[in-house]
Amino acid sequence: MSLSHSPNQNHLLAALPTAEFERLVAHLELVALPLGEILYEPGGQLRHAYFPTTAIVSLHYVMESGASAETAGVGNEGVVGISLFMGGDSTPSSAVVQTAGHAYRLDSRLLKQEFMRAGLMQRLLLRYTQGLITQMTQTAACNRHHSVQQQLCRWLLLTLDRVSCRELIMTQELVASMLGVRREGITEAAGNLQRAGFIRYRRGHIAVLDRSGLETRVCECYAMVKKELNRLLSDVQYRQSVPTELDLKSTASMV
Amino acid sequence: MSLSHSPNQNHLLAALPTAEFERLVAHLELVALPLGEILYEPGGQLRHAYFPTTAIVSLHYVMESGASAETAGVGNEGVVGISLFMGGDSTPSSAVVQTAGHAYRLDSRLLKQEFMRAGLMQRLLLRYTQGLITQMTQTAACNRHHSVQQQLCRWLLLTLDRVSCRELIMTQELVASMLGVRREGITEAAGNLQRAGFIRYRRGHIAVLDRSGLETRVCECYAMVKKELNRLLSDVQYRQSVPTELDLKSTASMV
DNA sequence: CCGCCTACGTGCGCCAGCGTACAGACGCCG
DNA sequence: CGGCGTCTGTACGCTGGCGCACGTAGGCGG
Repeated sequence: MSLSHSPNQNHLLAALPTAEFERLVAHLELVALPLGEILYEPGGQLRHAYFPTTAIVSLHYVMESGASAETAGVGNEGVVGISLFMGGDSTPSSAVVQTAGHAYRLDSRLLKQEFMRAGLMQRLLLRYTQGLITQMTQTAACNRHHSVQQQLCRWLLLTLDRVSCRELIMTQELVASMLGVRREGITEAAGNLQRAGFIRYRRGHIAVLDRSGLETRVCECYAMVKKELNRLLSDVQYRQSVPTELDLKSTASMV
Repeated sequence: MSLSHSPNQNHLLAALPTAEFERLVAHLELVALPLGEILYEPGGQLRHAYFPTTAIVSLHYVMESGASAETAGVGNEGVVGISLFMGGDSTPSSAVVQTAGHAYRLDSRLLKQEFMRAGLMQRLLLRYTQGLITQMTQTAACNRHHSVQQQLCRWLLLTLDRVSCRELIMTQELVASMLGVRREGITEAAGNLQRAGFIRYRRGHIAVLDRSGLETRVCECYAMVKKELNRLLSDVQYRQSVPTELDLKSTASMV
Protein backbone atom coordinates (compact mmCIF):
# COMPACT_ATOMS: atom_id res chain seq x y z
CA MET A 1 0.00 0.00 0.00
CA SER A 2 2.53 2.56 1.13
CA LEU A 3 5.26 0.99 -0.95
CA SER A 4 6.79 3.12 -3.65
CA HIS A 5 4.67 3.60 -6.71
CA SER A 6 5.77 2.95 -10.25
CA PRO A 7 4.02 3.01 -13.61
CA ASN A 8 5.50 -0.44 -14.13
CA GLN A 9 2.94 -1.81 -11.71
CA ASN A 10 0.52 -1.49 -14.60
CA HIS A 11 1.06 -4.25 -17.10
CA LEU A 12 0.32 -2.18 -20.16
CA LEU A 13 2.72 0.56 -19.19
CA ALA A 14 5.32 -1.99 -18.19
CA ALA A 15 5.15 -3.57 -21.62
CA LEU A 16 5.90 -0.40 -23.55
CA PRO A 17 9.26 -0.23 -25.27
CA THR A 18 11.63 2.31 -23.75
CA ALA A 19 11.12 4.96 -26.41
CA GLU A 20 7.35 4.98 -26.09
CA PHE A 21 7.50 4.82 -22.33
CA GLU A 22 9.90 7.76 -22.13
CA ARG A 23 7.55 9.79 -24.27
CA LEU A 24 4.69 9.27 -21.85
CA VAL A 25 6.23 8.95 -18.42
CA ALA A 26 6.52 12.69 -17.79
CA HIS A 27 2.79 13.05 -18.38
CA LEU A 28 1.69 10.18 -16.19
CA GLU A 29 0.12 11.51 -13.06
CA LEU A 30 -0.28 9.34 -9.99
CA VAL A 31 -3.75 9.68 -8.49
CA ALA A 32 -5.41 8.08 -5.49
CA LEU A 33 -8.75 6.50 -6.31
CA PRO A 34 -11.02 6.27 -3.26
CA LEU A 35 -13.74 3.66 -3.11
CA GLY A 36 -16.83 4.75 -4.96
CA GLU A 37 -15.18 7.48 -7.05
CA ILE A 38 -16.80 7.79 -10.44
CA LEU A 39 -14.28 8.02 -13.26
CA TYR A 40 -16.88 8.52 -15.90
CA GLU A 41 -20.60 8.54 -16.33
CA PRO A 42 -22.81 7.75 -19.33
CA GLY A 43 -22.36 10.32 -22.04
CA GLY A 44 -19.74 12.32 -20.19
CA GLN A 45 -16.56 13.43 -21.91
CA LEU A 46 -13.46 11.60 -20.76
CA ARG A 47 -10.57 13.86 -19.96
CA HIS A 48 -8.16 11.15 -18.86
CA ALA A 49 -7.36 7.53 -19.31
CA TYR A 50 -6.53 5.65 -16.12
CA PHE A 51 -3.92 2.94 -15.79
CA PRO A 52 -4.65 1.28 -12.43
CA THR A 53 -1.82 -0.06 -10.33
CA THR A 54 -3.42 -1.06 -7.05
CA ALA A 55 -6.96 0.20 -7.66
CA ILE A 56 -9.72 -1.80 -9.34
CA VAL A 57 -12.34 -0.09 -11.45
CA SER A 58 -15.66 -1.60 -12.33
CA LEU A 59 -17.35 -0.90 -15.65
CA HIS A 60 -21.02 -1.23 -15.17
CA TYR A 61 -24.29 -0.29 -16.62
CA VAL A 62 -27.18 1.27 -14.75
CA MET A 63 -30.67 0.77 -16.11
CA GLU A 64 -33.58 3.17 -15.96
CA SER A 65 -35.03 1.24 -13.04
CA GLY A 66 -31.82 1.77 -11.10
CA ALA A 67 -30.81 -1.87 -11.40
CA SER A 68 -27.22 -2.29 -12.41
CA ALA A 69 -24.79 -4.88 -13.62
CA GLU A 70 -21.05 -5.01 -13.99
CA THR A 71 -19.85 -5.87 -17.45
CA ALA A 72 -16.14 -5.98 -16.76
CA GLY A 73 -13.53 -5.02 -14.22
CA VAL A 74 -10.26 -3.25 -14.84
CA GLY A 75 -7.19 -3.69 -12.68
CA ASN A 76 -3.48 -3.36 -13.19
CA GLU A 77 -3.74 -5.49 -16.31
CA GLY A 78 -5.58 -2.80 -18.23
CA VAL A 79 -6.76 0.71 -18.76
CA VAL A 80 -9.97 2.64 -18.17
CA GLY A 81 -11.18 4.71 -21.09
CA ILE A 82 -10.92 2.59 -24.20
CA SER A 83 -13.56 4.68 -25.92
CA LEU A 84 -10.91 7.39 -26.24
CA PHE A 85 -9.02 5.49 -28.88
CA MET A 86 -11.94 3.44 -30.13
CA GLY A 87 -13.48 6.67 -31.24
CA GLY A 88 -16.66 7.36 -29.35
CA ASP A 89 -15.13 9.50 -26.61
CA SER A 90 -17.90 8.36 -24.31
CA THR A 91 -19.85 5.21 -23.54
CA PRO A 92 -23.26 4.43 -22.10
CA SER A 93 -21.65 2.71 -19.11
CA SER A 94 -20.04 4.18 -16.06
CA ALA A 95 -16.72 3.43 -14.41
CA VAL A 96 -16.63 3.30 -10.64
CA VAL A 97 -13.77 2.55 -8.27
CA GLN A 98 -14.49 -0.81 -6.74
CA THR A 99 -11.32 -1.21 -4.72
CA ALA A 100 -9.51 1.86 -3.46
CA GLY A 101 -5.94 2.28 -4.61
CA HIS A 102 -3.86 4.16 -7.10
CA ALA A 103 -3.68 4.68 -10.82
CA TYR A 104 -1.66 6.69 -13.27
CA ARG A 105 -3.71 8.93 -15.39
CA LEU A 106 -2.90 10.32 -18.80
CA ASP A 107 -4.45 13.22 -20.64
CA SER A 108 -6.90 11.94 -23.21
CA ARG A 109 -5.25 13.85 -26.04
CA LEU A 110 -1.87 12.33 -25.31
CA LEU A 111 -3.32 8.85 -25.30
CA LYS A 112 -4.96 9.42 -28.65
CA GLN A 113 -1.73 10.83 -30.03
CA GLU A 114 0.23 7.84 -28.86
CA PHE A 115 -2.39 5.50 -30.26
CA MET A 116 -2.20 7.20 -33.64
CA ARG A 117 1.53 6.56 -33.85
CA ALA A 118 0.60 2.95 -34.49
CA GLY A 119 3.42 1.64 -32.34
CA LEU A 120 3.35 -1.06 -29.71
CA MET A 121 1.04 1.02 -27.58
CA GLN A 122 -1.65 0.73 -30.21
CA ARG A 123 -1.11 -2.97 -30.47
CA LEU A 124 -1.28 -3.40 -26.70
CA LEU A 125 -4.41 -1.29 -26.34
CA LEU A 126 -6.21 -3.15 -29.08
CA ARG A 127 -5.27 -6.52 -27.67
CA TYR A 128 -6.37 -5.46 -24.25
CA THR A 129 -9.66 -4.25 -25.66
CA GLN A 130 -10.15 -7.61 -27.27
CA GLY A 131 -9.65 -9.15 -23.84
CA LEU A 132 -12.20 -6.79 -22.40
CA ILE A 133 -14.67 -7.87 -25.05
CA THR A 134 -14.11 -11.47 -24.01
CA GLN A 135 -14.82 -10.54 -20.44
CA MET A 136 -18.07 -8.82 -21.41
CA THR A 137 -19.16 -11.70 -23.59
CA GLN A 138 -18.49 -14.12 -20.78
CA THR A 139 -20.33 -11.94 -18.30
CA ALA A 140 -23.36 -11.83 -20.57
CA ALA A 141 -23.46 -15.62 -20.81
CA CYS A 142 -22.69 -16.07 -17.12
CA ASN A 143 -25.54 -13.74 -16.15
CA ARG A 144 -27.85 -15.90 -18.14
CA HIS A 145 -26.88 -19.37 -17.07
CA HIS A 146 -24.98 -19.53 -13.81
CA SER A 147 -26.03 -19.36 -10.18
CA VAL A 148 -25.33 -16.46 -7.88
CA GLN A 149 -22.82 -18.53 -5.97
CA GLN A 150 -20.87 -19.41 -9.08
CA GLN A 151 -20.84 -15.80 -10.13
CA LEU A 152 -19.73 -14.71 -6.70
CA CYS A 153 -16.78 -17.10 -6.91
CA ARG A 154 -15.89 -15.83 -10.34
CA TRP A 155 -16.03 -12.27 -9.14
CA LEU A 156 -13.98 -12.96 -6.03
CA LEU A 157 -11.28 -14.76 -7.95
CA LEU A 158 -11.06 -12.11 -10.66
CA THR A 159 -10.84 -9.41 -8.00
CA LEU A 160 -8.30 -11.35 -5.99
CA ASP A 161 -6.06 -11.66 -9.04
CA ARG A 162 -5.87 -7.90 -9.19
CA VAL A 163 -4.95 -7.11 -5.62
CA SER A 164 -1.84 -8.05 -3.71
CA CYS A 165 -3.52 -9.08 -0.49
CA ARG A 166 -6.01 -11.75 0.46
CA GLU A 167 -8.49 -9.38 2.01
CA LEU A 168 -10.96 -7.25 0.12
CA ILE A 169 -12.65 -4.16 1.50
CA MET A 170 -16.13 -4.81 0.26
CA THR A 171 -19.63 -4.87 1.69
CA GLN A 172 -22.18 -7.41 0.52
CA GLU A 173 -24.30 -4.55 -0.70
CA LEU A 174 -21.52 -3.48 -3.03
CA VAL A 175 -20.87 -6.96 -4.34
CA ALA A 176 -24.59 -7.35 -4.97
CA SER A 177 -24.73 -4.20 -7.06
CA MET A 178 -21.74 -5.43 -9.07
CA LEU A 179 -23.36 -8.73 -9.89
CA GLY A 180 -26.76 -7.14 -10.29
CA VAL A 181 -28.45 -9.31 -7.66
CA ARG A 182 -30.06 -8.80 -4.24
CA ARG A 183 -27.91 -8.18 -1.23
CA GLU A 184 -29.57 -11.15 0.49
CA GLY A 185 -28.52 -13.36 -2.36
CA ILE A 186 -24.91 -12.51 -1.63
CA THR A 187 -25.43 -13.11 2.09
CA GLU A 188 -26.66 -16.58 1.34
CA ALA A 189 -23.98 -17.47 -1.21
CA ALA A 190 -21.22 -15.98 0.94
CA GLY A 191 -22.61 -17.87 3.92
CA ASN A 192 -22.17 -21.13 2.06
CA LEU A 193 -18.61 -20.30 1.15
CA GLN A 194 -17.88 -19.26 4.71
CA ARG A 195 -19.32 -22.49 6.14
CA ALA A 196 -17.14 -24.35 3.68
CA GLY A 197 -14.16 -22.50 5.10
CA PHE A 198 -13.20 -20.79 1.86
CA ILE A 199 -13.76 -17.22 2.94
CA ARG A 200 -14.32 -15.25 6.09
CA TYR A 201 -16.72 -12.35 6.17
CA ARG A 202 -16.35 -9.57 8.70
CA ARG A 203 -18.36 -6.40 8.29
CA GLY A 204 -17.04 -5.01 5.08
CA HIS A 205 -14.00 -7.24 4.87
CA ILE A 206 -13.80 -10.43 2.87
CA ALA A 207 -10.80 -12.58 3.65
CA VAL A 208 -10.10 -15.40 1.24
CA LEU A 209 -8.81 -18.38 3.19
CA ASP A 210 -8.85 -21.10 0.57
CA ARG A 211 -8.39 -20.00 -2.98
CA SER A 212 -8.49 -23.47 -4.44
CA GLY A 213 -11.74 -24.06 -2.61
CA LEU A 214 -13.32 -21.21 -4.50
CA GLU A 215 -12.01 -22.66 -7.71
CA THR A 216 -14.00 -25.82 -7.13
CA ARG A 217 -17.22 -23.80 -6.94
CA VAL A 218 -16.59 -21.33 -9.73
CA CYS A 219 -18.08 -21.68 -13.20
CA GLU A 220 -16.02 -22.09 -16.31
CA CYS A 221 -16.24 -18.37 -17.02
CA TYR A 222 -13.39 -17.48 -14.72
CA ALA A 223 -10.87 -19.77 -16.34
CA MET A 224 -12.03 -18.72 -19.79
CA VAL A 225 -11.45 -15.04 -19.13
CA LYS A 226 -8.03 -15.62 -17.60
CA LYS A 227 -6.95 -17.95 -20.35
CA GLU A 228 -8.00 -15.61 -23.10
CA LEU A 229 -6.33 -12.60 -21.55
CA ASN A 230 -3.12 -14.57 -21.14
CA ARG A 231 -3.30 -15.72 -24.72
CA LEU A 232 -3.81 -12.23 -26.03
CA LEU A 233 -0.95 -10.76 -24.07
CA SER A 234 1.32 -13.80 -24.09
CA ASP A 235 3.78 -12.37 -26.57
CA VAL A 236 4.32 -9.02 -24.90
CA GLN A 237 7.68 -8.45 -23.30
CA TYR A 238 8.17 -6.38 -20.23
CA ARG A 239 10.90 -3.78 -20.10
CA GLN A 240 12.31 -4.86 -16.76
CA SER A 241 10.69 -6.42 -13.73
CA VAL A 242 7.89 -8.71 -14.69
CA PRO A 243 4.85 -7.67 -12.68
CA THR A 244 2.82 -10.73 -13.45
CA GLU A 245 3.59 -12.95 -10.51
CA LEU A 246 0.01 -12.75 -9.36
CA ASP A 247 -1.39 -13.80 -12.67
CA LEU A 248 1.08 -16.59 -13.08
CA LYS A 249 0.23 -17.92 -9.67
CA SER A 250 -3.46 -17.75 -10.28
CA THR A 251 -3.38 -19.43 -13.65
CA ALA A 252 -0.97 -22.08 -12.46
CA SER A 253 -3.49 -23.22 -9.91
CA MET A 254 -6.10 -23.61 -12.58
CA VAL A 255 -6.79 -26.79 -14.47
CA MET B 1 -33.49 -11.04 -52.60
CA SER B 2 -32.64 -11.61 -56.23
CA LEU B 3 -31.89 -7.92 -56.77
CA SER B 4 -28.42 -6.97 -57.89
CA HIS B 5 -25.75 -7.13 -55.25
CA SER B 6 -23.38 -4.35 -54.36
CA PRO B 7 -20.76 -3.88 -51.67
CA ASN B 8 -22.50 -0.58 -50.96
CA GLN B 9 -25.28 -2.50 -49.30
CA ASN B 10 -22.90 -2.82 -46.39
CA HIS B 11 -22.68 0.42 -44.48
CA LEU B 12 -19.01 0.15 -43.65
CA LEU B 13 -18.00 -0.51 -47.23
CA ALA B 14 -20.31 2.22 -48.43
CA ALA B 15 -18.65 4.71 -46.15
CA LEU B 16 -15.14 4.16 -47.47
CA PRO B 17 -13.62 6.98 -49.48
CA THR B 18 -13.15 6.17 -53.15
CA ALA B 19 -9.43 5.48 -52.91
CA GLU B 20 -9.75 2.95 -50.12
CA PHE B 21 -12.76 1.37 -51.70
CA GLU B 22 -11.03 0.97 -55.05
CA ARG B 23 -8.14 -0.75 -53.34
CA LEU B 24 -10.42 -3.39 -51.82
CA VAL B 25 -13.25 -3.85 -54.27
CA ALA B 26 -11.39 -6.27 -56.54
CA HIS B 27 -10.78 -8.54 -53.57
CA LEU B 28 -14.32 -8.51 -52.24
CA GLU B 29 -15.94 -11.81 -52.92
CA LEU B 30 -19.71 -12.18 -52.81
CA VAL B 31 -20.73 -15.28 -50.88
CA ALA B 32 -24.10 -16.77 -50.02
CA LEU B 33 -24.54 -17.51 -46.35
CA PRO B 34 -27.10 -20.25 -45.71
CA LEU B 35 -28.91 -20.42 -42.40
CA GLY B 36 -26.83 -22.15 -39.75
CA GLU B 37 -23.48 -21.80 -41.51
CA ILE B 38 -20.68 -21.37 -39.02
CA LEU B 39 -18.29 -18.58 -39.95
CA TYR B 40 -15.96 -19.25 -37.10
CA GLU B 41 -15.70 -21.40 -34.03
CA PRO B 42 -13.93 -20.83 -30.72
CA GLY B 43 -10.19 -20.85 -31.19
CA GLY B 44 -10.32 -21.32 -34.93
CA GLN B 45 -8.23 -19.18 -37.23
CA LEU B 46 -10.21 -16.68 -39.24
CA ARG B 47 -9.35 -16.65 -42.89
CA HIS B 48 -11.86 -13.99 -43.92
CA ALA B 49 -13.75 -11.04 -42.64
CA TYR B 50 -17.38 -10.90 -43.69
CA PHE B 51 -19.29 -7.75 -44.56
CA PRO B 52 -22.96 -8.79 -44.56
CA THR B 53 -25.37 -7.21 -46.99
CA THR B 54 -28.59 -9.16 -46.59
CA ALA B 55 -27.41 -11.85 -44.18
CA ILE B 56 -27.40 -11.56 -40.40
CA VAL B 57 -24.76 -13.24 -38.32
CA SER B 58 -25.08 -13.98 -34.65
CA LEU B 59 -22.10 -13.87 -32.33
CA HIS B 60 -22.76 -16.21 -29.52
CA TYR B 61 -21.10 -18.12 -26.83
CA VAL B 62 -21.65 -21.80 -26.08
CA MET B 63 -20.96 -23.03 -22.58
CA GLU B 64 -19.63 -26.41 -21.53
CA SER B 65 -23.13 -27.51 -20.67
CA GLY B 66 -24.27 -26.77 -24.18
CA ALA B 67 -26.28 -23.75 -23.11
CA SER B 68 -25.69 -20.76 -25.29
CA ALA B 69 -26.32 -17.06 -25.46
CA GLU B 70 -26.03 -14.47 -28.15
CA THR B 71 -23.87 -11.52 -27.26
CA ALA B 72 -24.39 -9.47 -30.38
CA GLY B 73 -25.72 -9.63 -33.90
CA VAL B 74 -24.05 -8.37 -37.05
CA GLY B 75 -25.95 -7.21 -40.10
CA ASN B 76 -25.26 -4.83 -42.95
CA GLU B 77 -24.17 -2.19 -40.47
CA GLY B 78 -21.02 -4.08 -39.54
CA VAL B 79 -18.44 -6.75 -40.09
CA VAL B 80 -17.77 -10.21 -38.74
CA GLY B 81 -14.21 -10.86 -37.60
CA ILE B 82 -13.14 -7.90 -35.51
CA SER B 83 -10.52 -10.01 -33.76
CA LEU B 84 -8.53 -9.85 -37.00
CA PHE B 85 -7.62 -6.24 -36.49
CA MET B 86 -8.01 -6.22 -32.73
CA GLY B 87 -5.15 -8.63 -32.62
CA GLY B 88 -6.26 -11.96 -31.26
CA ASP B 89 -7.01 -13.62 -34.59
CA SER B 90 -9.58 -15.75 -32.81
CA THR B 91 -12.18 -15.41 -30.09
CA PRO B 92 -13.86 -17.77 -27.65
CA SER B 93 -17.23 -17.11 -29.30
CA SER B 94 -18.65 -18.47 -32.49
CA ALA B 95 -20.32 -16.72 -35.39
CA VAL B 96 -23.35 -18.41 -36.93
CA VAL B 97 -25.58 -17.29 -39.76
CA GLN B 98 -28.90 -16.40 -38.20
CA THR B 99 -30.66 -15.15 -41.31
CA ALA B 100 -29.67 -16.50 -44.68
CA GLY B 101 -28.44 -13.96 -47.20
CA HIS B 102 -25.29 -12.62 -48.72
CA ALA B 103 -22.06 -11.06 -47.59
CA TYR B 104 -18.85 -9.84 -49.13
CA ARG B 105 -15.83 -11.50 -47.75
CA LEU B 106 -12.31 -10.22 -47.67
CA ASP B 107 -9.10 -12.09 -47.09
CA SER B 108 -7.95 -11.60 -43.52
CA ARG B 109 -4.51 -10.40 -44.58
CA LEU B 110 -5.96 -7.70 -46.78
CA LEU B 111 -8.18 -6.47 -43.98
CA LYS B 112 -5.24 -6.25 -41.63
CA GLN B 113 -3.22 -4.43 -44.26
CA GLU B 114 -5.96 -1.91 -44.83
CA PHE B 115 -6.40 -1.44 -41.10
CA MET B 116 -2.70 -0.76 -40.69
CA ARG B 117 -2.85 2.07 -43.21
CA ALA B 118 -4.64 4.00 -40.49
CA GLY B 119 -7.06 5.55 -42.94
CA LEU B 120 -10.79 5.92 -42.68
CA MET B 121 -11.20 2.17 -42.72
CA GLN B 122 -9.41 1.93 -39.41
CA ARG B 123 -11.52 4.67 -37.97
CA LEU B 124 -14.71 3.01 -39.16
CA LEU B 125 -13.75 -0.40 -37.89
CA LEU B 126 -12.82 0.91 -34.46
CA ARG B 127 -16.01 2.91 -34.16
CA TYR B 128 -18.03 -0.07 -35.21
CA THR B 129 -16.24 -2.20 -32.64
CA GLN B 130 -17.12 0.33 -30.00
CA GLY B 131 -20.74 -0.04 -31.04
CA LEU B 132 -20.43 -3.78 -30.78
CA ILE B 133 -19.11 -3.40 -27.26
CA THR B 134 -22.16 -1.34 -26.40
CA GLN B 135 -24.37 -4.06 -27.74
CA MET B 136 -22.60 -6.69 -25.63
CA THR B 137 -22.76 -4.56 -22.52
CA GLN B 138 -26.43 -4.00 -23.01
CA THR B 139 -27.03 -7.68 -23.63
CA ALA B 140 -25.27 -8.56 -20.40
CA ALA B 141 -27.45 -6.17 -18.42
CA CYS B 142 -30.58 -7.19 -20.29
CA ASN B 143 -29.92 -10.87 -19.59
CA ARG B 144 -29.78 -10.05 -15.95
CA HIS B 145 -32.78 -7.81 -15.47
CA HIS B 146 -35.38 -8.10 -18.19
CA SER B 147 -38.10 -10.61 -18.93
CA VAL B 148 -38.06 -13.05 -21.79
CA GLN B 149 -40.80 -11.13 -23.54
CA GLN B 150 -38.89 -7.87 -23.38
CA GLN B 151 -35.82 -9.55 -24.71
CA LEU B 152 -37.76 -11.18 -27.49
CA CYS B 153 -39.06 -7.77 -28.56
CA ARG B 154 -35.57 -6.35 -28.47
CA TRP B 155 -34.27 -9.19 -30.54
CA LEU B 156 -37.08 -8.99 -33.07
CA LEU B 157 -36.66 -5.26 -33.54
CA LEU B 158 -32.90 -5.45 -33.88
CA THR B 159 -33.26 -8.24 -36.41
CA LEU B 160 -35.99 -6.43 -38.28
CA ASP B 161 -33.77 -3.38 -38.66
CA ARG B 162 -31.30 -5.50 -40.54
CA VAL B 163 -33.56 -7.11 -43.09
CA SER B 164 -35.56 -5.53 -45.83
CA CYS B 165 -38.75 -7.48 -45.32
CA ARG B 166 -41.22 -7.88 -42.51
CA GLU B 167 -40.96 -11.64 -42.33
CA LEU B 168 -38.19 -13.57 -40.64
CA ILE B 169 -37.36 -17.20 -41.37
CA MET B 170 -36.88 -18.37 -37.84
CA THR B 171 -38.08 -21.22 -35.67
CA GLN B 172 -38.83 -20.69 -32.00
CA GLU B 173 -36.11 -23.18 -31.19
CA LEU B 174 -33.58 -20.97 -32.94
CA VAL B 175 -34.75 -17.79 -31.26
CA ALA B 176 -34.57 -19.57 -27.92
CA SER B 177 -30.97 -20.59 -28.46
CA MET B 178 -30.14 -17.00 -29.40
CA LEU B 179 -31.60 -15.59 -26.23
CA GLY B 180 -30.36 -18.50 -24.18
CA VAL B 181 -33.79 -19.48 -22.89
CA ARG B 182 -36.13 -22.44 -23.24
CA ARG B 183 -38.06 -22.95 -26.41
CA GLU B 184 -41.26 -23.00 -24.40
CA GLY B 185 -40.44 -19.60 -23.02
CA ILE B 186 -40.41 -18.23 -26.55
CA THR B 187 -43.68 -19.98 -27.35
CA GLU B 188 -45.31 -18.25 -24.45
CA ALA B 189 -43.85 -14.80 -25.07
CA ALA B 190 -44.53 -15.02 -28.80
CA GLY B 191 -48.05 -16.17 -28.04
CA ASN B 192 -48.67 -13.00 -26.07
CA LEU B 193 -47.36 -10.85 -28.88
CA GLN B 194 -49.46 -12.75 -31.38
CA ARG B 195 -52.63 -12.37 -29.30
CA ALA B 196 -51.86 -8.66 -29.11
CA GLY B 197 -51.74 -8.62 -32.91
CA PHE B 198 -48.12 -7.50 -33.15
CA ILE B 199 -46.73 -10.56 -34.86
CA ARG B 200 -47.92 -13.64 -36.64
CA TYR B 201 -46.21 -16.97 -36.19
CA ARG B 202 -46.43 -19.64 -38.84
CA ARG B 203 -44.17 -22.67 -38.59
CA GLY B 204 -40.78 -21.12 -38.97
CA HIS B 205 -41.95 -17.76 -40.22
CA ILE B 206 -42.40 -14.71 -38.04
CA ALA B 207 -44.30 -11.89 -39.67
CA VAL B 208 -44.19 -8.56 -37.89
CA LEU B 209 -47.55 -6.87 -38.26
CA ASP B 210 -47.24 -3.96 -35.87
CA ARG B 211 -43.78 -2.65 -35.31
CA SER B 212 -44.83 0.13 -32.98
CA GLY B 213 -46.67 -2.43 -30.90
CA LEU B 214 -43.44 -4.26 -30.28
CA GLU B 215 -41.83 -1.00 -29.30
CA THR B 216 -44.32 -0.59 -26.47
CA ARG B 217 -43.24 -3.92 -25.01
CA VAL B 218 -39.52 -3.70 -25.54
CA CYS B 219 -37.07 -2.75 -22.80
CA GLU B 220 -34.87 0.30 -22.96
CA CYS B 221 -31.98 -1.79 -24.28
CA TYR B 222 -33.16 -1.65 -27.86
CA ALA B 223 -33.27 2.13 -28.06
CA MET B 224 -29.96 2.40 -26.28
CA VAL B 225 -28.14 0.19 -28.74
CA LYS B 226 -29.63 1.96 -31.75
CA LYS B 227 -28.94 5.39 -30.35
CA GLU B 228 -25.35 4.61 -29.53
CA LEU B 229 -24.63 3.07 -32.91
CA ASN B 230 -26.11 6.09 -34.63
CA ARG B 231 -24.05 8.41 -32.48
CA LEU B 232 -20.84 6.55 -33.22
CA LEU B 233 -21.40 6.51 -36.95
CA SER B 234 -23.21 9.80 -37.26
CA ASP B 235 -20.34 11.65 -38.85
CA VAL B 236 -19.55 9.11 -41.54
CA GLN B 237 -20.34 10.10 -45.09
CA TYR B 238 -21.42 7.66 -47.71
CA ARG B 239 -19.82 7.70 -51.12
CA GLN B 240 -23.05 7.67 -53.10
CA SER B 241 -26.40 6.16 -52.35
CA VAL B 242 -27.19 6.30 -48.69
CA PRO B 243 -28.15 2.77 -47.65
CA THR B 244 -29.57 3.72 -44.30
CA GLU B 245 -33.23 4.09 -45.08
CA LEU B 246 -34.06 1.19 -42.83
CA ASP B 247 -32.22 2.61 -39.88
CA LEU B 248 -33.62 6.05 -40.37
CA LYS B 249 -37.09 4.68 -40.48
CA SER B 250 -36.58 2.57 -37.41
CA THR B 251 -35.06 5.30 -35.31
CA ALA B 252 -37.64 7.83 -36.43
CA SER B 253 -40.34 5.69 -34.92
CA MET B 254 -38.53 5.61 -31.63
CA VAL B 255 -39.08 8.09 -28.85
C1' DC C 1 -53.71 -37.96 -50.84
C1' DC C 2 -51.45 -39.95 -46.93
C1' DG C 3 -47.86 -40.29 -43.60
C1' DC C 4 -44.19 -38.64 -41.18
C1' DC C 5 -41.07 -35.29 -39.54
C1' DT C 6 -40.61 -31.08 -37.58
C1' DA C 7 -42.40 -27.21 -35.23
C1' DC C 8 -45.66 -25.30 -32.10
C1' DG C 9 -48.88 -25.29 -28.00
C1' DT C 10 -49.87 -26.62 -23.20
C1' DG C 11 -49.71 -28.37 -18.62
C1' DC C 12 -47.42 -29.55 -14.33
C1' DG C 13 -44.21 -29.59 -10.50
C1' DC C 14 -40.04 -27.40 -9.05
C1' DC C 15 -36.71 -24.07 -7.56
C1' DA C 16 -33.60 -20.00 -7.75
C1' DG C 17 -33.89 -15.62 -6.96
C1' DC C 18 -36.86 -11.48 -5.75
C1' DG C 19 -39.31 -8.21 -2.45
C1' DT C 20 -40.18 -7.27 2.03
C1' DA C 21 -39.57 -7.15 6.79
C1' DC C 22 -37.10 -7.47 10.89
C1' DA C 23 -33.67 -8.98 14.33
C1' DG C 24 -28.83 -9.21 15.82
C1' DA C 25 -24.21 -7.53 15.80
C1' DC C 26 -20.06 -5.16 14.87
C1' DG C 27 -17.57 -1.12 15.52
C1' DC C 28 -16.96 3.75 15.32
C1' DC C 29 -17.56 8.05 17.78
C1' DG C 30 -18.81 10.81 21.22
C1' DC D 1 -18.51 2.86 28.10
C1' DG D 2 -22.79 3.45 25.79
C1' DG D 3 -25.38 4.68 21.71
C1' DC D 4 -26.32 4.61 17.07
C1' DG D 5 -25.63 3.83 12.30
C1' DT D 6 -24.42 0.49 9.23
C1' DC D 7 -23.75 -4.11 7.87
C1' DT D 8 -25.12 -8.94 8.13
C1' DG D 9 -28.20 -12.94 9.03
C1' DT D 10 -32.80 -15.00 8.57
C1' DA D 11 -37.52 -15.89 7.43
C1' DC D 12 -41.60 -16.09 4.28
C1' DG D 13 -44.45 -15.83 0.40
C1' DC D 14 -44.26 -14.98 -4.51
C1' DT D 15 -43.19 -15.54 -9.31
C1' DG D 16 -40.55 -16.15 -13.62
C1' DG D 17 -38.35 -19.34 -15.84
C1' DC D 18 -36.73 -24.35 -15.98
C1' DG D 19 -37.22 -29.42 -16.99
C1' DC D 20 -40.07 -32.72 -18.55
C1' DA D 21 -43.73 -34.80 -20.98
C1' DC D 22 -47.17 -35.03 -24.21
C1' DG D 23 -50.64 -33.50 -27.55
C1' DT D 24 -51.42 -31.19 -32.01
C1' DA D 25 -50.83 -29.33 -36.41
C1' DG D 26 -48.52 -27.61 -40.54
C1' DG D 27 -46.34 -28.96 -44.67
C1' DC D 28 -43.14 -31.59 -47.46
C1' DG D 29 -42.09 -36.02 -49.90
C1' DG D 30 -43.56 -40.07 -51.63
